[in-house]
Amino acid sequence: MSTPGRGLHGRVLDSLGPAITAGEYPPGSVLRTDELAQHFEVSRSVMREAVRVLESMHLVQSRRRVGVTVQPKSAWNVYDPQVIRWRLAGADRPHQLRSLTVLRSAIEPVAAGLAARHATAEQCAELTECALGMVANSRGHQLEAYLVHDMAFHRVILAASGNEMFARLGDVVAEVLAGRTHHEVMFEDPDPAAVTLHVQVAEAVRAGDAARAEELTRQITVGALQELDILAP
Amino acid sequence: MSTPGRGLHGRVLDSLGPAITAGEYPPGSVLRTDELAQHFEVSRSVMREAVRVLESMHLVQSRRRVGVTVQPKSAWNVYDPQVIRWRLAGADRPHQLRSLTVLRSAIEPVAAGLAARHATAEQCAELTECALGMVANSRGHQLEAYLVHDMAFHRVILAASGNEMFARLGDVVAEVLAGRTHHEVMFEDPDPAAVTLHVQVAEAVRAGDAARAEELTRQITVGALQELDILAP
DNA sequence: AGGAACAAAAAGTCAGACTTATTTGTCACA
DNA sequence: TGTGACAAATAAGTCTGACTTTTTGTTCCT
Repeated sequence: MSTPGRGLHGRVLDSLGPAITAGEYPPGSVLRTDELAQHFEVSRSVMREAVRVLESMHLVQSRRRVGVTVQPKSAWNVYDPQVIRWRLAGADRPHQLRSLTVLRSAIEPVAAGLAARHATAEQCAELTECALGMVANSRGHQLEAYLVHDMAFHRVILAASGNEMFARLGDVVAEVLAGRTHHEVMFEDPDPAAVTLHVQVAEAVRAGDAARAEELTRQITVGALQELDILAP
Repeated sequence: MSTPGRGLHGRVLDSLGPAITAGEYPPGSVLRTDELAQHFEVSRSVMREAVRVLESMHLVQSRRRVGVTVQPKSAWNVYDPQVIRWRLAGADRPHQLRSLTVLRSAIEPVAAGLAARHATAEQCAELTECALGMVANSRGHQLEAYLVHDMAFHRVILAASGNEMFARLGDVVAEVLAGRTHHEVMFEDPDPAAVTLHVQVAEAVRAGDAARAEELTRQITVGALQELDILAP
């Protein structure tokens, strides 16, 4: 999915990025470009490029006479897909997964409502196809095939919303879903009720029933929240 | 708010970033590092660092033997605050403003509901203070003072939600609100109904009434959507 | 026409010298 | 004793030039 090792500076990032997001260098830590360059066995030019990228993500700040300072988490660009991937791969994974699931619960219902208004015939067909694929693979431990259709379903919904910012969350949602299947407790077949909801959403979008599509999607995301024990007391 | 000219590469970015997001270089255009360096009168090293940053935002892609290719809008990191600022400053402003307002309409109600559960006493006090400040400046063309309290209000809500991804949207929402006052049609005093809603939200959050806080905030965001003529037919 | 060898182009990498801003420490003076 | 100015140290920032590597396009041979 990503682009591993697109140059030397990319490899440095693949190593340094996860280390910072994992809290290996606590906020306020000061690094020096020269030392980093030696440590990673690259030239200063390459190291500087890597630092610039980290700086654009607000993971670090580079100041003259001081060095490269690790920024507190509150400054990070937490929407940067790269940062999200680094956090999902590290110790911060559970926390990141919860944040993203709450984000989903806010975005997806609204996106589904918009999709009901704006989806093209082609997108509706794609959606129905995905839902059918989920049904077909919902029993008999075919989790991987189910996941593929589940990811595609949510990606189509977000794209069909017509809002570029929603559409851009397709990758993120896909990674959350994949994470749930691969890393979290997901040994059994998916909840039949959830599968039904997806089919109904596809139908509501096709029918142009925005309110219904939104409400049904809200039920799906509530289910996702409950899986992580995030709910109103 | 931002950091203008934090080095030579920063100035190059301030010039090249807006140009790309404004569509001045159409997707697929190929730039060459050396030519860019000459054009901006900087060394190749500086130019390379700037390109690396643009690449991390997925505005361009750098490939050997080909050059620096401008990416299609669908690839951009549209959540990067820097990219948002560049787009808001350029020709894409109206479109960007609509996208962000839709995003707000999805996020803020959920954030308010969470704030009702998680807000600290201090945050409740801050919220009430902001609401009162809005009331106090809601009449007599005190738009600037009103704006300050409005921005603070929404920032506190997002922060009090306890979700880091919501909290990170504080800056974005503030820029949308500021844009509405400064650039859009906003000559009259704010809508009294909207002011009342803010006061009621502050009260609902203090009372811990999540459902009410969510519903009231939804009404606020619906108002924002209507201002831009984004509504269900 | 198909494929292999070759040449050109542009990014990528490195090393070294030099510049500049910022901090810190020192010393004299009030 | 405190304070202000000045000097030194430091680490990032910048520039240049030489070299490497990958990719692409062309040409030539079968």
